[in-house]
Amino acid sequence: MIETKEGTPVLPHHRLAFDELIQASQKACDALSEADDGLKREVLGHAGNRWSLGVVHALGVAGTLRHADLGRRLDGVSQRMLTRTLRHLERDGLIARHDFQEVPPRVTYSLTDLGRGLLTSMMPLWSWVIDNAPAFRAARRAYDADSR
Amino acid sequence: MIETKEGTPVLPHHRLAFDELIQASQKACDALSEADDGLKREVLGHAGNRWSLGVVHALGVAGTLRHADLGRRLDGVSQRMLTRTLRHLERDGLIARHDFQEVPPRVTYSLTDLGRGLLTSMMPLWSWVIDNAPAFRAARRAYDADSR
DNA sequence: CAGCATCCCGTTTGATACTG
DNA sequence: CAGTATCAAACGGGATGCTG
Repeated sequence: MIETKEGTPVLPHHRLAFDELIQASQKACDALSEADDGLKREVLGHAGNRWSLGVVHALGVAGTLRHADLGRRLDGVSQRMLTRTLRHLERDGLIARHDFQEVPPRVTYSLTDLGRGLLTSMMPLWSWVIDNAPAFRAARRAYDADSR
Repeated sequence: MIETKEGTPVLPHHRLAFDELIQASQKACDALSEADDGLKREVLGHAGNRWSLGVVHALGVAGTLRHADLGRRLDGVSQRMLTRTLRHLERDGLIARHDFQEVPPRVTYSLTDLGRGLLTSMMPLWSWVIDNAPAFRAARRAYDADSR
C-alpha cells in the first residue's frame, strides 16, 4: 500500500498564488465544458500522441518538409503512422499540406498559424517537464519500491 | 485531396519572434532527448488521457477529495477507470494518496507540489485552446467538406 | 515518392459483478 | 466505501506488400 510519505510535501491548505491560478483554471474549464468538452482532450490529445509533437516541432524548426524528410527526422516512425499523424494534424488545422501534383509525387508540409500557436503555447509546459524530470524519476522509484 | 487554401495563412518564412521561441524549443527538445525521450510523452501523455486532467483539476480546485467525491465530479467515469487514473497519477508523483486505514474505508487524494506545478504549467496551453476553439472547429469543417 | 491495404498485437476504455 | 475481477469492444501502433 502507498502511504503519504514524509518526503512528499502535501500542504493541507493552498498557497495564495496557486489559488489565483486555480481560479483562472476553473474559469477556463467551465468555458470549455460549455463549448465542447471533447474538443479539449482531442486537441490536447496530440500531446499524448507518440509522433504528433515530434512532427510539429520538426516543422517548427525546419519550416517546410516533405514526407520522407519527416520520416528521417522522427526516429523509428513507420510510413503508416507518419501518414496517420499528418492527417490528424491536418484535420485539426495545425499543419498545411501542399500537393504539387507532380510526377514523381512531391508533397510538403508546414505549420499553420494555429500550429505555431500550439507550439508556442506548449513551451512553458515543455520546460517545466524538463526541469522536473529528476523529480518524476524519483517519484517513480519511490512508488515502485513501495509497491514491492 | 486537400490543397493549401487561400484562407489558411501559410507563411513561407518565419516571423522573428516565433523563431526565437523555436530556438528555445529546440534546446528543450534536445535536453529531453538526452535525458529520456520516453519520459516526455509519458508525462505529457496525461494530457491525452481521458480523466487525468479532470482529476488534477478537481483536486486543484477542491484541495482534497475522496474516491467517491472524484467519481461524482467527473461525469461518466467508472470506478475502474478512476482507480486506474489515480494510480497512474500517483505513480508519476502528481497526486498523493492517503489511506486512513479505517472501517469503513477512507482514502483521500490531493495534489503534490509536482501536481500543482503541472496544473500551473498547463494554464497557458489551456487558455490557448479555449481562445482557438472556434478556429479548430472551422478547420474541422473545412477538412471534412474537402475530403468529401 | 507518397501513401494506401491488410493483418496483427497490445493497450485503453467501459459495463457488470463481486469483496474486505 | 474503495476498490478488484472479468469480459468485451475500440483504438493505437507496427510490419509487410502494393500502387499511381
